[in-house]
Amino acid sequence: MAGREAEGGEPRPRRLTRSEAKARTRARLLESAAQVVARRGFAGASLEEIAESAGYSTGAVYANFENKEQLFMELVAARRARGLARRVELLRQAVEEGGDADPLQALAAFFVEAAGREPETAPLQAEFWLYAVRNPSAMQVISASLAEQVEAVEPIVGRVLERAGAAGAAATSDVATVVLALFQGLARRRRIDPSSVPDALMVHALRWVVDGLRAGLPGAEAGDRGGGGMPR
Amino acid sequence: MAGREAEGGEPRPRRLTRSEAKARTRARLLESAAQVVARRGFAGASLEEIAESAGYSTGAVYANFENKEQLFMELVAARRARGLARRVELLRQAVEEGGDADPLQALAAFFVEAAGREPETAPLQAEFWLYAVRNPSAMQVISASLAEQVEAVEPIVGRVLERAGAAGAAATSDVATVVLALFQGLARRRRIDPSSVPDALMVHALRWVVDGLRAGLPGAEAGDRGGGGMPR
DNA sequence: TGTACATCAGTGAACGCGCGTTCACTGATGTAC
DNA sequence: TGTACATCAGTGAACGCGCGTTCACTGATGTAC
Repeated sequence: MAGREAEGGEPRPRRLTRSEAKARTRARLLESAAQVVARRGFAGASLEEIAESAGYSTGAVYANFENKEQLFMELVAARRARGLARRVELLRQAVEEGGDADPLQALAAFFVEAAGREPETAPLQAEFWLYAVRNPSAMQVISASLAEQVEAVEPIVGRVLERAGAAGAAATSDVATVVLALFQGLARRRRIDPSSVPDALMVHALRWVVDGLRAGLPGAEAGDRGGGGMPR
Repeated sequence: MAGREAEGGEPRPRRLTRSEAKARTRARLLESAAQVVARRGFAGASLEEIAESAGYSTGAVYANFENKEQLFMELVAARRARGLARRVELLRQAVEEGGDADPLQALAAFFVEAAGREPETAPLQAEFWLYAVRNPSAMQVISASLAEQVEAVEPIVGRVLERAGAAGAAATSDVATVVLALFQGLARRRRIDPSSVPDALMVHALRWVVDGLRAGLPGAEAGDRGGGGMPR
């Protein structure tokens, strides 16, 4: 596996310092661990498979982590905010740049596409959840990770509510929590039986929530459903 | 573990036939497997622990199942409709017998209470989901199980929609799918961080959906939110 | 710049434990007469 | 009802494999002079 980065686009793959090389190894092991754990689960993932698929021998794991359990804890922590900012920015663009298009549809489409693009994320999340349920000491990390997700999505949800004329109907953090729970619940079902959760249903579910929020506003009236969306 | 049923209320624990005894053993092993798998996961659950906590030796597993994997498949199948009818009847009563009380609140309260009463159900469901994602051959069984859940809840959801004046706004099966996904998503979050999903939020989420459905009805007007619910 | 030594990331073989699976055996249940 | 034999659910020890962990070793990187 030598010369791995010779193929890269980098013009001059400057020799790495020891600590840089070690950090790179750590990162590779963690990335590999994410793949293997998604495929086999925490208990089913062997350190040999993780190390080998990252291009190392098992011993490398112990040069970088105390043991299997700590590797997993690091994995959770590493995945915690990994790319969250970038993905949220993509989401913001999808929702915002649609112009007159229905932001709810953009939101739903984004989640569906993200789930398709990173099929290992959902199993990983499920593994993390189970790990937290079984290891209360890990609960705090997982909990923080979920809270971060909600926080990150919150402003976008707030913006969508504004555009739909439902701003102020409820705390955006509550709405974000509900929308995420809804999408994750539907995505799980969809993964097992895609036909039971068509794209349209995900959009409908969102629209029901948003419409319901608007209906709860003090001066709520029928009509004017905002956002220039398509007919139901 | 002899004389296990001597303590029971049964006046005369008539001697069992061989096949009855075997069926009882199977059932006990499956029940024990459910507990152990919920606690340790599929890969982490050892046949010895399963057998022992059911009061048998490991060999008993092989007298009743082909191997570990088939035990798990049977477990999924056994849990499939286990008590579903009974629980749905309880749910129907909770929603229906509240009289003038808010049916949405009854619905939410029921789910919360059920989750508290059977804390191993959620981890089991997560294990089943992961198992299906990793073993496409098992997907059909899990898929059927989920579909049954939706079907079972559907009439109750339909009734709730009627009482809330939102009947006919969408297919009840779609609404049931969404409501279940919503509850499961929120329940998962709650399990990790209870404070992030207070009881009230579960009720609110439901109300938003129902209000939104009503708002989508042809002659939708503001006001008259039906069901005599409490103020928001 | 060059040399000698120290450090240490990663190797890969070895160890031992736990677990799934097998199997000869037991004793209770079932059957034939 | 009673007796002799067959069946078979469950036992529990044994086997062997896979996996987590350890450790002596290697060779590249870093440091002192």
